[in-house]
Amino acid sequence: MEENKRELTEGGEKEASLSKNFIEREIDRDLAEGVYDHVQTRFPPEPNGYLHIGHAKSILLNYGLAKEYGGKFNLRFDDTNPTKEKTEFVESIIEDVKWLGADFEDRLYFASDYFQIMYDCAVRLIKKGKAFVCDLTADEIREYRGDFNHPGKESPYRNRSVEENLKLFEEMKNGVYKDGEKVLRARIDMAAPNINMRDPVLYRVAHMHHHNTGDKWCIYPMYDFAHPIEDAVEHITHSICTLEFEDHRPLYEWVVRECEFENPPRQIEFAKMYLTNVITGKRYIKKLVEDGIVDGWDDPRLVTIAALRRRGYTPESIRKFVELAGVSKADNSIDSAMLEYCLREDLKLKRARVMAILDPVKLIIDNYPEGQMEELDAPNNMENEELGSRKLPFGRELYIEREDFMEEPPKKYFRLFPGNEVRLMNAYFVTCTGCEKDENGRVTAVHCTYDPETKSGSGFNARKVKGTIHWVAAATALKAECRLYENLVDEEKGKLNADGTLNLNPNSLTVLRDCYLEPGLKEAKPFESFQFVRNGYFCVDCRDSEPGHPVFNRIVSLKSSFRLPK
RNA sequence: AGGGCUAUCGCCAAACGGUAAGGCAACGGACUCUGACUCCGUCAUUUCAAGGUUCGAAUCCUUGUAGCCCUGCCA
Repeated sequence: MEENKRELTEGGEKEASLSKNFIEREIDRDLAEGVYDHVQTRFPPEPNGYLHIGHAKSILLNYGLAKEYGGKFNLRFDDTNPTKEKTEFVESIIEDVKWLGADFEDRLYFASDYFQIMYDCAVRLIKKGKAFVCDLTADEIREYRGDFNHPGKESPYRNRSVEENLKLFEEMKNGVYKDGEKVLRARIDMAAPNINMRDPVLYRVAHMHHHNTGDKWCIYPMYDFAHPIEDAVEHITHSICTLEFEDHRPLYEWVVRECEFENPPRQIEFAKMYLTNVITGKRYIKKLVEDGIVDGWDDPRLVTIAALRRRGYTPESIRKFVELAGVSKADNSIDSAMLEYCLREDLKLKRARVMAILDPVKLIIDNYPEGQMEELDAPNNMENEELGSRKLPFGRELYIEREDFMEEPPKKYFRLFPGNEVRLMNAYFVTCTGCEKDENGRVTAVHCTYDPETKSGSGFNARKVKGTIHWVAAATALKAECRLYENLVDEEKGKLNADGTLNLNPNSLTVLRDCYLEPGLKEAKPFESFQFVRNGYFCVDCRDSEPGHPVFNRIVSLKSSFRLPK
């Protein structure tokens, strides 16, 4: 029982004992049986798009296993199809993997660097009579393949001599044939119940410039042939991939066996992670970007790694999330609330808690001397003294949240209403005396009086108040823009419309341009984040902020059990 | 002539024949200079279903049911 548990230490503060997942158990067994004497993993993306939260799971799973077993983790671009790949994506992927903290050290590889080895493997297969050049067209190959209910037919080219195959394959390599004219196929079994084994294509002709190898090659290996070789060459032990490749495993094993690799890698499949209320499909995101509904692949409402980073998510919170989500072979859709929980949990003790008014209304303290200002001390984080304290300007006129005053409050409303006393956080008790309204009945200012005896830190405890509200001194407030987000889609309402388009939440973005923040926030730098007391965690937008004029993204709100009764 | 995989609380997920962990969410309550945090409590007599084996079954067997993946010269 004990050896079936592992100790997880999180910054030394928390110790949890978690059960091992099924992959760890497989690895334990392999190690115990001497199948392998080390662990080597890899993350093998095709550079054809941006990484998202789902990829983070794969990255952190592979990296985490290597680390746990004292092994190594590689980043390898699976760039075997030049029609879909771009260097732009290799750069963004490297950045994202590094940001997540999956350290591949100097082990950054490209499948395309192994093209010669793959070619040599193909030649070897031909010599063993295990591969042949086929002249069938793509359509014919499909017809010959049969279907779920019928075995396939053998290609008429299946029994070409080794010599002829060798010659033809070399000609393919030398550019003698046009795209689609010939392919190299494995010679396995056209009657196999697993369609992947029905003489799968190993190489295709594609006269195309490759981002890494340029025009050196005009034939490119298929995934099923290339991937096992890439893994074997890098001495990967456990080749971890997602469930849809389960049917490919026999072919993976066929390739490493027929190519006669020693200590061949093993493929293990796990279920992809899905999240509720988010969009991960490339087609959908692309459309949102093109239609200008989001402002790029890093729009904070998206869950690409770039978007999460811009929004203010930390690598630690994502690591925690992936760890909490677990690994299994069952289809899953994790509640987004768990991701939010991980962010709050990570930032709770690490960030300063400051005051910011998102929807301001003026609060005038009638008995506070006109023109007078004072400085108050405020701790940056009541639960973490190491974060120190700051000085807060305080004066006669402040801004408070509009929702913190009600002329006619419902029951259990603890905030300002005529006659009620509340605490101004880090300052004094104030008692509401009334309000001013415009011709439409909209409150334009709230009036109150303060009690000088009740200053924070004075030790005053002669009476208590039920409510504490936050504020910012009007005279010195920093005006700033804050952006609040909601999910782009809501699964309860249906993610898709009848016509297959996304059923978008019209309120996914709220831009507040008249927010008043503590003046100290003026110099906040891109990616810096804070807790805005009672409002949530906010992060300086890295795109739209300017020096001295930060724009804040709300990463996540704080939880709240407060509901205004109807 | 079909093959592969998966079903344990609203959402994840442990348990590997010895009598259903844990987390998120939710709901009570205490505390509170954040209606936050923290704390305390509640939350699967039952593991897709029905049979069987066993002293004992979520775990083994049988038969069903449901969901996912597979017929690219994509990965």
